Amino acid sequence: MAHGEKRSTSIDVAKLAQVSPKSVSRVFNDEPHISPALRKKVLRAAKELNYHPNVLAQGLVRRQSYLIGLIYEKPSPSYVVELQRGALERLHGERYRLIVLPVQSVMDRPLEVVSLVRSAALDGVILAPPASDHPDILDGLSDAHIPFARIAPQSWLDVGLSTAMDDVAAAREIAEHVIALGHRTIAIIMGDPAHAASAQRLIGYHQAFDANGLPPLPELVETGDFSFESGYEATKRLLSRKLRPTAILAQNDDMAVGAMSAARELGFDVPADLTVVGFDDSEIARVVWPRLTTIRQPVMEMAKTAADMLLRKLAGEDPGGMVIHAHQLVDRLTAAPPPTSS
Amino acid sequence: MAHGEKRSTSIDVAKLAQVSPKSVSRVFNDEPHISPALRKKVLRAAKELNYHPNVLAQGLVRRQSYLIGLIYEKPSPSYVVELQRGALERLHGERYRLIVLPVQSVMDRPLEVVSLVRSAALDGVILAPPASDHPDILDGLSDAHIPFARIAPQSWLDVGLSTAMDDVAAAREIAEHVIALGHRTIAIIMGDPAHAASAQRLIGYHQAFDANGLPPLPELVETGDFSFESGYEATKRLLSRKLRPTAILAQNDDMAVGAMSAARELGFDVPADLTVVGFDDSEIARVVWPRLTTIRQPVMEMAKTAADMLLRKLAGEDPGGMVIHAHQLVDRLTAAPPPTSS
DNA sequence: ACGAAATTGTCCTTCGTTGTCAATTGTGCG
DNA sequence: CGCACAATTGACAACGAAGGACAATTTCGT
Repeated sequence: MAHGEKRSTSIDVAKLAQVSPKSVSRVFNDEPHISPALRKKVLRAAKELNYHPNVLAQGLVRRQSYLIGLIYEKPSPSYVVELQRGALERLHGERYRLIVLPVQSVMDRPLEVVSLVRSAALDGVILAPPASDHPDILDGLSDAHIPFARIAPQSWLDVGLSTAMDDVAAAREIAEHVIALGHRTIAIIMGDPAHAASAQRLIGYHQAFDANGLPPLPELVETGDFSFESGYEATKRLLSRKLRPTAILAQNDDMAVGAMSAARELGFDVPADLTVVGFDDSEIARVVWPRLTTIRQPVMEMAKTAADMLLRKLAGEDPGGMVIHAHQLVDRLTAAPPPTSS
Repeated sequence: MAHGEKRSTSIDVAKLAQVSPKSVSRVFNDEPHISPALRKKVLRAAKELNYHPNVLAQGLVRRQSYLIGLIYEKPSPSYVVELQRGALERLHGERYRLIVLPVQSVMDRPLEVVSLVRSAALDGVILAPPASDHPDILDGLSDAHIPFARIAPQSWLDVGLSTAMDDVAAAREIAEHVIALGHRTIAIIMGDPAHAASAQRLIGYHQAFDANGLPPLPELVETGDFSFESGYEATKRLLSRKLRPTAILAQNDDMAVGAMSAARELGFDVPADLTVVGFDDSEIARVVWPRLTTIRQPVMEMAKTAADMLLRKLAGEDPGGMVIHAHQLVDRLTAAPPPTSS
């Protein structure tokens, strides 16, 4: 293994092994009808030269890049991590590699996203919200014949592959849980309006309110953007209202944790004085103290399934259209009965 | 914009624009001596056909893939996020794309990493710890003439490009801070021993102990692996010792937060009963309550600089060998004087 | 209008690998 | 022993774009 070796090609290997280049190709692609002798010769030569097939050349002739893109727009860090974990887990051991493509603003320039994907020659794309719900992007990718798997889409459910969960039901469940504890004055911190899931979850909350004869309280609905800071700010505002909530439903965990920080800073104990629940069950929910009561959204599984469907599709199989993953209420330590006030 | 358009080539564009293929190439590569008229014709035809140069073909002839790899091994989620953010920030607007390559175990099979990089045809690699300190990997990449930038390396500092911080000084500083508050019985939670930084930080802590006439307390040193859980477990053990520490120095934030959870669960208030400080100042440090006192390790900046050096190197410039980034003590809410005991 | 410079076109290679099809070798069996 | 047929290998042209070397054609300054 000399220092400074040059990159070697299949032709070099062929020459050294005294066989045709085509044979090298055949060996490396595990084609049938290869004599063990040939295989051994080629492999030995390849090892000697430290040969690796050139993916670019392979890609050119096969019209494949073996690259999968993951598109997301400034989501909460914990969410991206889960997404990547899921996708990578499925991709592990495969030839495909994951390219991360955070995009500035999906809503403003959707076609840029399509252009990005095309110019990167991706074989397939995993779309996280809100890109997974943008019609122009879906159309653009369809037109370009680029397979895509959508994470948690809310509309156009028949387009492309998708993995989803029932946001409405999940939101209803956690709201029911809070109501069952005795809360009546319940505030809501919405996520980024650009994400269709935000509206869905609100619907779920309201269903629970309805079912229990609680009127919606528009003045206790604040809008955030799924970030810690937005949850923090929203909570500061909420807790200074004359009508003070005894519970806060945050549409994701980061905002819920922001709510906890704000509450603490204002001298409220969680959960004794204020119940806070989140949504997602991302890493952060298990890590804060007290541990956050939330809805487990199987982001990792969804990403994994998305990658799986994409791979199957790329392999020519029919992965079906949509897989629904189950959510689950995770009751930890931040939900308690309201303080027995005045 | 018809549905189901086929992929178009430079030849198609040339035909439509009534120019030579060579002109198309010239326009797309911004070569000099091109009349605005030609440029416009070509661009219009390209747009009409929705043409994107085939990166694979370009890469093949130019011997470049425009792909940069980011290699890391199961680090704390917050760390990866910062890494990616930094690298992506620098890469934004460039032709280069980021491929994420989490690897199982760098220590066990370093050559696999090299092989991985070679077979993916990466133009350059960013190595996070502990891969950034593994001689076999450095050698392998050097042999293959693949440029690499190392994040926070501790040894072989003259090899390749690197961005670093002074771990020893930083650790010393935060230990000094804790000691200055009056603590004398100070526990340490080490990070993953596979990371060279762990040993460095320990040295820093001990320097501070020395300088203040405190003996090292080997029985109060626990070893974790940079994960929340390991910090949690280590703290459970530490707080049940007969010699109970009044402060815990954790070698990263995740473990520090784990320590806070454990302490809380055992009925200790942070910081009233127990001081906990971390290292890194990752997202989580700002998000927990009380906000964590820690050392700001400029991970994002380091990653950004690493990407920058790599790009400069790939552009043929000489980016120098190493850039040191400044750290900073971030005193928030988890460090306080020890309880006035007995 | 004349030489120089700017612009565009032609043509042929190269990049490294695979697909196609033809050529060769080997095998079972009547 | 020889044939039909399968297994094995080789030859050669793609794949899509870029680069070099020139030739052909403007365009411009004076």
